[in-house]
Amino acid sequence: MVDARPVRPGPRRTLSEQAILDAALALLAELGADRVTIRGIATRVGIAPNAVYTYFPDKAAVLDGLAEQLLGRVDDNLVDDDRFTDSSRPWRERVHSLALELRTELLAHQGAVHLLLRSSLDGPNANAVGATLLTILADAGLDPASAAKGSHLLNVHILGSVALETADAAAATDQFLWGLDRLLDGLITYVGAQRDDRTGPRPR
Amino acid sequence: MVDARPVRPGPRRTLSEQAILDAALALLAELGADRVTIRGIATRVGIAPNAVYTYFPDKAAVLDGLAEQLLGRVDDNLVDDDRFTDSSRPWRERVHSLALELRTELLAHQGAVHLLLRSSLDGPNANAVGATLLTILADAGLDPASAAKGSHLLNVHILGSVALETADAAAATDQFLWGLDRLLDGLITYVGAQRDDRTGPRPR
DNA sequence: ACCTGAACACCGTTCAAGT
DNA sequence: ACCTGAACACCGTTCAAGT
Repeated sequence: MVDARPVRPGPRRTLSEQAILDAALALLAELGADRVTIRGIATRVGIAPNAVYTYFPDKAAVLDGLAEQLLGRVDDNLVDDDRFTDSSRPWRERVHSLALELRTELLAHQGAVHLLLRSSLDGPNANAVGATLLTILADAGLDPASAAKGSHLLNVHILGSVALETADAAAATDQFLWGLDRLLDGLITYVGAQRDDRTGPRPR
Repeated sequence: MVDARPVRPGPRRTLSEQAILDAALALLAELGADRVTIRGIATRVGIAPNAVYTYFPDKAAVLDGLAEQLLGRVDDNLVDDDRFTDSSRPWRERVHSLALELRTELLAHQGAVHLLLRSSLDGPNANAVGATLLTILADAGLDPASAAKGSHLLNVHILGSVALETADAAAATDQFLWGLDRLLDGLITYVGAQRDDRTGPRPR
C-alpha cells in the first residue's frame, strides 16, 4: 500500500480520497454535519484547503462520499450479524432490526440524516444495504418490482422519521415503530391483493 | 397600512416581521433555499444586514418563519377548495389531494423540503394543515390518538419522498402515490385490528 | 426600539505558481 | 498530478454609535 520511492520533491502522494473521507467522518462525529468543512478537512489531513479539490470536484462530492461512508458502516454491521441475514427469522423482525440499525447510526451523528436526504443513495454501500432489504422483502413474499418500491418506501420512512424527530426531539421511537408497522401492513395487504388478482378482478 | 406621521429621524418603523418573511419567500422562489440569506433579505427590504436581527434572533428563526409561510400558502389552498373539506368525498381521495397539494408546493421551490424537515412544524399554519388531515383521518375511522400518529406518519412520507425525489430526480410521482397507498392500507388495517380487539384477542 | 458602519471570524472556490 | 500562497466573493453575527 505504501509507495517504495523515498521522500521526493513535488507531489506528496501521501493522501487518498479515503483519507479525505476519514477526516470528514471524524469531523461529523465530533462536531456535526454543518461543521464538516473543506477547510476543516484540509487542516485535519495537513494540506492547504484548495488541495482537497485534487481529490473531489467540489464540496457536494465530498458530502456524497461521506454519506456513502456512513452507509458503509451500516452495511458492515449488517453482514456480520445474523439478525439481518438469518432467513429463518420472521421477515418483519428483520426489517425492524435493519430499520433500527440505520436509524441508530443516523441519530448518532448530528445532521447526518440531512446528508443522506441530499445524496442520491446510489453508491456501492447504499446498494449493499438496499440488497439486504430486497432480500428480506422477497422473503416476505414481494415480487422484485414491489420489493424495489417497498425498499424505497422504507428509505423514505426511515430518513424522514429521523429528520423530523431530530427537529422536534420528542420521544419518537414509539412513533417510528408504529409508523413502520402501519407501512409494513400496507405492503403485505398489497401482496394479498396481487395474489387475488391472479384469480379475481381488480387488475393493475 | 401606512403610518400617518411624516419622515422623522430615528427608528424607521416601516418594516415588520412579515416584510422580512415576504422577502425571504421571494428569494426562495427566485433563487432557491440555499440563496435565502440574511444579507439578501436585508438588501431586498432596504436595510443593513444586521438590522434584521431586530426582528428575528438568528437565521434559524427566519427559516422557521419561512417554513411556516410556505405552509400558510398550502393552508390557504385547503380552506377554499372542497376537494379537501367535502366530507362526502372518499377519505382516501381527500388524503391524496392534500398530499399532492403539499408535495406540489414543496417541489415548486428548490430546497423547500429541507426547510420543513429542519423546522419543528408546530406553528399555527402547520397546525392548520394538520387539523385538516386529522379531520380526514377521523372520517376514515381512526380514533384521535391514531389519527395524530397517522398524521405524523403522512408528514414523514410526504417530506421524505420529496426530499429523496429532488435528490435523484426520477419520475417519482408513481412511486410517491404507490407508497402513499401502501401506507394508507396499513392505517386501515390498524383500524380493523382495533375493532377486533374489542371482541377478540391480540391486544396492544 | 430601530437602524447604520465597521469589523470579526468564518466559508467555498479559483488562479498562478512551484515541484 | 499534487500541492501552496494569495486572493475573490461571499457568509452570519457582534459591537459601538446614532436617532
